[in-house]
Amino acid sequence: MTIHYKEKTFFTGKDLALSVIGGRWKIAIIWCLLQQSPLRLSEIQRKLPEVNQRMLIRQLRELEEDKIITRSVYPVVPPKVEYQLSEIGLLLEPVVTSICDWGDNFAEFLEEDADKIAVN
Amino acid sequence: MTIHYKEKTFFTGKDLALSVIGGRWKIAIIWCLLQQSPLRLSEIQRKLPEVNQRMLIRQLRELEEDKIITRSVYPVVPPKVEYQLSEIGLLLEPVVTSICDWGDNFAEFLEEDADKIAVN
DNA sequence: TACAATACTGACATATTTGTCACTATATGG
DNA sequence: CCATATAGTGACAAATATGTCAGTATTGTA
Repeated sequence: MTIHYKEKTFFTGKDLALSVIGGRWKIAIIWCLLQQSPLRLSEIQRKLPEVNQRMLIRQLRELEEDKIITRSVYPVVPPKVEYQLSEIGLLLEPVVTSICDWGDNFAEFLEEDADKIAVN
Repeated sequence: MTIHYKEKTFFTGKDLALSVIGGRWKIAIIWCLLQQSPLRLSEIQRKLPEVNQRMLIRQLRELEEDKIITRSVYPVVPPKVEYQLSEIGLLLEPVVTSICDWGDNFAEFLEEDADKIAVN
């Protein structure tokens, strides 16, 4: 398999996937949109207060370019823009879920580790 | 949930997970070790020729610090060091698998997209 | 006229990650 | 004595990612 995408060459689906979902906040954004959809920019901001707006918009733009999400603009005032996962974006659910699950597991593991040290 | 780890605070397992497996080559390394284990440094290098040695070692060190992999040194000459996934590391299998699967899917999607344009 | 709400963009600074180059150690075989 | 193989390390450069600040547009309402 060889895919040329955005001036780069990928030899595996894995590498291609990572190039697309690897951004600092992308999994978080996708996670939000899996829970509720569509969402307006201001709503995503409220759900992810750690991300500054500029960064959030950049990540959204990249996801849109990569066709992971769609962006719908409503010509009203004040402006209204809605984001939602595309068909291929929705298929990221197992990725997000498995990451969340493993992370919870790892958190437990760290706590047990800390307990062991505390007991000694 | 609040976890303090490596001078940082995490509020979700997802964020914790991403901080640990987010490195440029970490998923690739874990993928290698899921396929075959244990592996020596030189073997991983052969499987991942795009990664330079310095970088590979750094990512291995971090994975070791995070207890995702174990490192066994054999006091022989020339030196022999073996890496393998820990128990918690092995649990990353669903993460790696789902990323690979989605990536393959996305690659197909991109090809179909390209075809559509070619047909028009 | 000024302000509010929403969804941005541009220029730039800073931080973090990644890559490169040169270097070390060791015992064996030639 | 020299080269070889393996598994590194240190110092630094470069690239990339992320964050900050200020500014734009729209139009209904006070």
